[in-house]
Amino acid sequence: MEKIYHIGVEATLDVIGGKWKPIILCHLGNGPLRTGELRRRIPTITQKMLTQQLRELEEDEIIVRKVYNQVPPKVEYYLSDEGKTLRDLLVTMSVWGEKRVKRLQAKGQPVELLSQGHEGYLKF
Amino acid sequence: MEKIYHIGVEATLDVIGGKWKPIILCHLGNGPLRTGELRRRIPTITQKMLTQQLRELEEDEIIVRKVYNQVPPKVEYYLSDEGKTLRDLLVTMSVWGEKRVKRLQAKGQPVELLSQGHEGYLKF
DNA sequence: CCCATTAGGCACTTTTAAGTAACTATATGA
DNA sequence: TCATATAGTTACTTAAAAGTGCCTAATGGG
Repeated sequence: MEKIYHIGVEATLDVIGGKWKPIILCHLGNGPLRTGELRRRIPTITQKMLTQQLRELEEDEIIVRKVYNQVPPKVEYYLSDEGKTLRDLLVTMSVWGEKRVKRLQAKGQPVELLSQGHEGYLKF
Repeated sequence: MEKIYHIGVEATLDVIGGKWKPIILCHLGNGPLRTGELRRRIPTITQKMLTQQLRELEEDEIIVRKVYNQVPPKVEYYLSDEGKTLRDLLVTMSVWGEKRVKRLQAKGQPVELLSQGHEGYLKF
């Protein structure tokens, strides 16, 4: 079936939307990672969701899945060329979100951004 | 309950995510609109979803709801100061999405972007 | 008296996204 | 022979998002 978007944002959200994709993409922003390493860095994601989201990102040609022919298996994921162009966008989006969180916190609202304070948690 | 985000993007997506919010925000990008006018410009949205999304955007302080004390009722919606800062971000996101759509179309994949070709449809 | 107009509420159903738990394959080394 | 490590699948359940249909309030005009 043909995909139909009203505006460009929808095409973007179609690719990076959902609970886990931004997180996965951020982790892949610093170079290739093996499946297990990704899982360790995103402790609350389940096996199924990780694989599912990785498959969708691969299908959308945002990441590349490289299989080493070994036992036990070794699989690496890394950003494709198009995926790399997403990095700047994700950074821009993050900056806006961080400002918003600070604004809300300044107003005393109960919001927390784990990537702040918790050193070495995530780049963006 | 406290809201917890891993990274800034999540806070952003929390505000602009979903099927209708980007579209609504784009329409409001050119000045205040009445409820009915919004509905006319987004023909496929339902009463309920329109009201619901507008309420959430208002709750998030992205838009302002101005009620005129008249009968029949008149209500206008427009971007708040924080909402206006979203415009640039949405434009950036749209640019990325448009490039992606063109790339997919060039590869012969069945994707359509209504804001292209259909003149006067939406700014971004 | 009754209808049109405008913005929206409410109960319910359907659809989509996410989560849970148990399972597979296979070379290696003890 | 058997546990280990690694990446992944499958059937099922639960939760969240979106859609449907019908209802309300209030006033001016015919």
